[in-house]
Amino acid sequence: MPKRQTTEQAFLAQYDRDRYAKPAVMVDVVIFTVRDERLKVLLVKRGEHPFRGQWALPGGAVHVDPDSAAGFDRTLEAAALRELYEETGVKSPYLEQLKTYGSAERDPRDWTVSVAYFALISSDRIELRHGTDAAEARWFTVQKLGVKHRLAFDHKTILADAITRLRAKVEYTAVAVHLLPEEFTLTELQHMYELLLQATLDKSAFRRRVKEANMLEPVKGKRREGQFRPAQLYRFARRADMDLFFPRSLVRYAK
Amino acid sequence: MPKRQTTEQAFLAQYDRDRYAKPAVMVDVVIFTVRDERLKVLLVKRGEHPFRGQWALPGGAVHVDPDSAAGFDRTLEAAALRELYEETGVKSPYLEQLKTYGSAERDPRDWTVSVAYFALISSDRIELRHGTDAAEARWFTVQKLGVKHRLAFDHKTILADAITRLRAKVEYTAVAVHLLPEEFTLTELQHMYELLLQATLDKSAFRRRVKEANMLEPVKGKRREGQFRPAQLYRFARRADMDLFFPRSLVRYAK
DNA sequence: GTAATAGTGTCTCTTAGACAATATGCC
DNA sequence: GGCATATTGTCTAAGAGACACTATTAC
Repeated sequence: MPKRQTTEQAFLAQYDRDRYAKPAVMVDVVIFTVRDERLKVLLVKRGEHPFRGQWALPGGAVHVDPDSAAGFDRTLEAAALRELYEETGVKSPYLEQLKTYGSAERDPRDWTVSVAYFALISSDRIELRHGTDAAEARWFTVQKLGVKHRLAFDHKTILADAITRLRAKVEYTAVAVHLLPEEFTLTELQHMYELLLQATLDKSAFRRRVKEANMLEPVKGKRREGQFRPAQLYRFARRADMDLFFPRSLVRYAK
Repeated sequence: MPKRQTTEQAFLAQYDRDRYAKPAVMVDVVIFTVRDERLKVLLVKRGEHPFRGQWALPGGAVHVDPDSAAGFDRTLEAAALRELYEETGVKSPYLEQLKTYGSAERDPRDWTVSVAYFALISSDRIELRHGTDAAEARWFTVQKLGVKHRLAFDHKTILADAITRLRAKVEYTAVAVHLLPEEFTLTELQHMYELLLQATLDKSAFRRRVKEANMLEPVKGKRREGQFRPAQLYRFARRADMDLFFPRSLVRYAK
């Protein structure tokens, strides 16, 4: 004997998912790393129309069909992580939602929404998966707000926004640690900041601020050995609000 | 005589927009104002399942069908502006994309993506459109990170994120001006900051910073008259990079 | 010891907060 | 002139940059 349905159950049972036209939903990931003293971004060559043969950000449609053989994404972030893993083999990157781009014109096929993420990974963790998707993937050097290539869709805009966001965050947060290996010296961290900010930083002031920000912990007994005096290794201290770096605010909160 | 098609044109001509299942795409807007010395957010009562009768953020599906009688949204931002105008009658709010929420579970009807925006409007510009959508709309006082009501969907999370973002921006940017009328005195601006930050600010220091930030321009010859000494009226100076307020960075750029 | 880098100490200048002093308009 | 608010000025303390000094290791 069937249970009596509530009005809500009845409503849901007869709901038509395709009553209205829907936009297509993609996830694109701006993947940054630093290699050879340069900020790099990963791009893939498109194998299909539109923009066939042009370079584009790695990404694709969100998989919302639970019965699909291509896999199922429970959340947008899961879709981004899947794309990122497919391209780089990295499973736990620094991943942050950047912005969502949606309009009738950005893709000639359809009204399209693209949820863009940006990721930071240490170059020592990457294994580029050549052949996945049968598409070529390459690291491009970031210059100012982009790369020296035409990009598909509005990916030039997305990339510029990602670079702007990265530079802004570097100025007042500790995100840069995610571009370094697990363990690093303070000098290496400073070099990373100098590279990203295109500026020279004072050693003493830099160390003072990093230590006061309280986001690093020394790895006991571990040092980077070299030709000269060895340096203490540090790692990023994962705590709740560790992202804010140079806390300078309009308000001074009572202790 | 038909022109010969390129491969790309042929590809697009036979492209099937509904080859794959798509998520539903909604736009939700967190609309803030300040009235009676309190930060308020606009919520609407849902007239339909699911969550019928519960309060929710104003929003709805993006209109992607150019032939629909309900209107057509060219971009996501246009959809957000449409929702906001329908509810408040305000045409040029401060509007900023907040974040996009998407998962298989957040709406029982479908795999759903919601692009959330947050808006700031001065309470003197609002005309609440009672009756639009036949739904009740009300302003709720913000307390800590939410309101004293259950909200539909994951709107509690979205609202909390919006409040967090607003508070963070207030600390180092000039966004608070968008909650005031076009013209305002420095004391009024200071009160707005104090209200939002829940802190007392020093008059002299506040004025110095605001002036150094160079984002206000005096409205010549206009003053707020009252029982005592009149105050100079200011307006927000719209320039390119006027949003950054207290520029304190890791780097000191060369002049 | 020397070379070269790691790590620390100190001086000064800037800036923000505290608070006082002055200015203005209405009664 | 008195009141209440607007607006400006000055003192001081904290923090950041500049720069020099000490520490440590390999050779």
